[in-house]
Amino acid sequence: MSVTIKDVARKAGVAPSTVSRVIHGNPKISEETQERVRQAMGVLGYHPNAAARSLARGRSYTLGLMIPNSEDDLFVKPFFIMAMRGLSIEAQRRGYNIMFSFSSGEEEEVSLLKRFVRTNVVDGVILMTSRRDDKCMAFLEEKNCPYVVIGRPESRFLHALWVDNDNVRAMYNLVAYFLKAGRRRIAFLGGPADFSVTRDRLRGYRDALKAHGVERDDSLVFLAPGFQERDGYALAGKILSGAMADAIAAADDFLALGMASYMEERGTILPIAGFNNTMKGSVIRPRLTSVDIQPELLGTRAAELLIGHLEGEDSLPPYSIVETILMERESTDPDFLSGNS
Amino acid sequence: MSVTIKDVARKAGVAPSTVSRVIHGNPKISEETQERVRQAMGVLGYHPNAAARSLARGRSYTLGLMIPNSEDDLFVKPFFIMAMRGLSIEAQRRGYNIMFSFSSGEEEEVSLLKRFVRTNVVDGVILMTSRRDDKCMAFLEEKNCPYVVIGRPESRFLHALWVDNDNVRAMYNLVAYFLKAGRRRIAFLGGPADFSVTRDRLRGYRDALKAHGVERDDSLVFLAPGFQERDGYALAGKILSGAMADAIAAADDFLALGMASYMEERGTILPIAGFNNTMKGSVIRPRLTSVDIQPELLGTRAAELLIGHLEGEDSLPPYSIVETILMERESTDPDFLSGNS
DNA sequence: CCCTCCAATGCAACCGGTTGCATTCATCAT
DNA sequence: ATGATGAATGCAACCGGTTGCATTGGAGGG
Repeated sequence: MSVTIKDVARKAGVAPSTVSRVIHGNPKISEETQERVRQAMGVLGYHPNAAARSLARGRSYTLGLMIPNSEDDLFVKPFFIMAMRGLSIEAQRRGYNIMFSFSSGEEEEVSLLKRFVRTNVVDGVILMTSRRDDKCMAFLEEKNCPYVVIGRPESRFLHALWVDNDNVRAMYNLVAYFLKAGRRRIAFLGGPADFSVTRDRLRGYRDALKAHGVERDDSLVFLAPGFQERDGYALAGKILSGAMADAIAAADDFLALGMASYMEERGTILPIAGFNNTMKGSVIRPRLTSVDIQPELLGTRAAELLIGHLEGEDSLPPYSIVETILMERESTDPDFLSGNS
Repeated sequence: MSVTIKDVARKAGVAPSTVSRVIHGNPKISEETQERVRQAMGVLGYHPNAAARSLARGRSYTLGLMIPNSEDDLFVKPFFIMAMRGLSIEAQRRGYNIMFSFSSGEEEEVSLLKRFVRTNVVDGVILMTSRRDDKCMAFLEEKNCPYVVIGRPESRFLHALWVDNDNVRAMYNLVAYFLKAGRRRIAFLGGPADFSVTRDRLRGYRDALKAHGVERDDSLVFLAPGFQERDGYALAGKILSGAMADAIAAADDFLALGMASYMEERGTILPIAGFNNTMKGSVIRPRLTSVDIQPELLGTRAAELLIGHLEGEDSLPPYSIVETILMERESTDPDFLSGNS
């Protein structure tokens, strides 16, 4: 087997407990002894056994990451992997490991989660999406197990930590950007209304109009049944014919891209912008202006929040808002759109 | 704390060792006692503590997954997340957990790997990419720690398990498909020659020509300095002007897409196909014929292989070849290309 | 010189399982 | 009746750390 704390103790001529104290920086150990123990550790190549440590401390220093089933194109979007990257890097920085788990449905997800928590494999849990009536959150609340959600959880989950963008403000800023450019009839193109993302962005849209003294006109608001390109494409005709819009604020790049390809077919030119700063939006012509929601930073903040909580850093707020970044590109550039570029 | 094996033992009126034996299905325990113990476990809601179990068994039942730094567009491609999905699902099926770790460079990757292995956090390791002169593999060999690589490792790594596609055969099949359609001057468009993927696919290309009695003409072979769309675009002019090709077999969808967009600009129409069955290739017009390498299945097989090895299932081969699937689409459909569709 | 006090370190129990070996008891052949 | 046999179960050590409490020894005060 490998080198144990007893081997180090023997080599340094001390008790195992002394070695343990040196490792943890206990100040009661004399400089001289510390040095001897460190020497011994170095020579023997000692590395503490994780399982033994977990058992003795009653903590695993491991977080569990639940990745939802792959509905739709969730995996095509780099959101998940970028968030995982942020999570992983921050967790490593603070000495935590992350265990992940894919599932093929909510039921399986819950049962995997139960295994993680009940067998004490994890100290805390990260949920990648916030669903309505979430069984995972219900279980975690019941078990009183610390967890963090990406997205805003229902208010009945009292102990939920969460990170999210301020979607109201993000859309407010986008609309304000159009208004500043002299647009007044800005259409809103969102996804299904039962997503909180949709509702929040719609509110930001309305707030911005109101704040700038533009009268509300609900004939400019369009909600698609999904977030796919075809959904944007399907609504495009209606938007162009009826609404007399002079700009399009879409709640998702794919919606915007569907709309844009329709416009291109008809030779219509209108400034348009989306959300999520997708790869496709950034390579297509005209390159699509988009609001970057910073998925990696969402992951970083989620790890910060959860670990902070586990380490007993109270006084931490239970949530964290990640700012969005407006990536200005050709699709909202007047010069480009008028061919003067 | 939670329910321990002692609680169960007390409730069932037996010794902890008996409970342990019941859990492991030891046949020496009488039916009657088994039943009583199961009852007790059920009533108390017992779940064995993972750390204690790891410590006692000297195994963590955990695999470590090293994800390389995000050079280029590695993350935009869904390859990683799909492979992770396959890994995770198979590992769960066999009672293993997976710990993952992102790094921002090879040096950091190695140091994270060392932590995993030395502290006995993991029983085995999965490497997502096979690099030349890989420090991770060198360390794992030295430590004699079981590991599996996605891609083919250098032959000096004697204990490497690996999974990969048969890239020779995959390209062979693609070229044979073109030959069957009557094409004779098929251009090969590959990435840099120092990638084994490139070399293997080139060999498959040549093998296919030879097997079908078509004379080799190296003026039809083009190697790009990268795998980006712009690399394909940059080579397109050269390919079209000099080579008199009547079909394009590209070693990557993005290379093919770059080439395709150049052709579209010039009004040239040639059948073309790529590799990796990317999202973009499947939505663009004409939809791109592509070889699907089945990333999820690569993950599944990697987990199978590594776990099989850990469980001492000898007689398992040290590698596994994942078959590829040719996704035929419009870009190689003669009817579509000639406008008869 | 003796007692007190504190700094430095050791002892041993404990975390929650696993497992080799001993023990018990019923069965069976002699 | 008696020892052998074997099935069922318990005992206790062990995995490798952590930590409350006891112990040791030297310095300082009376």
